[in-house]
Amino acid sequence: MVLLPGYEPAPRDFFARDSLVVAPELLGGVLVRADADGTVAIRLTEVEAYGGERDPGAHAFRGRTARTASMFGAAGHIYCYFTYGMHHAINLVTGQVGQPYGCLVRSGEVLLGADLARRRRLAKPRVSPLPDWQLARGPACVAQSLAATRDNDGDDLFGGEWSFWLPVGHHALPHRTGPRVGLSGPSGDGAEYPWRYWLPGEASVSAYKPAAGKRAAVAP
DNA sequence: CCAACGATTAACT
DNA sequence: GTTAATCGTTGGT
Repeated sequence: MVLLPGYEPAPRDFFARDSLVVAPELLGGVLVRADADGTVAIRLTEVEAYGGERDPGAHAFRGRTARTASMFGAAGHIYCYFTYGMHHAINLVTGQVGQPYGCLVRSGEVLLGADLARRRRLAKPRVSPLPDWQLARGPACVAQSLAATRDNDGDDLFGGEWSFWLPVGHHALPHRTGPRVGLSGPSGDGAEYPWRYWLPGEASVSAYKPAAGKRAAVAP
């Protein structure tokens, strides 16, 4: 069976490197979940790199906690977290064991399972039918399309419901970089680093919003 | 124990 | 451009 013609499974070693190196190479790769409900495949168009203890913007910056434990484990696993009281987001864990590196999957193009992804997105009330290019536009939308929750934290990309594919002979595609989205706080929070990577011209790439919060904090 | 807030989204003025 | 929704995690008392 040729699930994805022209693609081959990424080796685990692909992930066992610095997140800054892996992130741009993830673009164009395909994240797949095949469970009892069906198969959804998403071609990544936008990711962000997080660098653990050296990175003030990373969840793992202040060391290991129960929430972030999976980021400290082996590469090629999933770190899935819950935030804003309602949303989940998926990271692909990179680096060596003990290095809490990861790449946040921000957006992608649904290659397989658009109907299933749409049903999952429609689980939340909404009006008009969702266009394909909006199914996985934004980290929480990616997680919804894949039905990922905290139950999937620590899941392996090899040998389970999940898999990750790269184009045969893959090399990093032409891409752009810029500040990561949603990091807020005084300077020193990591927002100044251009660690967001995306494929230009892709409809699924989320619109850039300058880091929320911090309106002019004028001194009294 | 408890208060503050977040790697967001959708809806609204 | 602004804001409600909604709750687990974190860090301080």
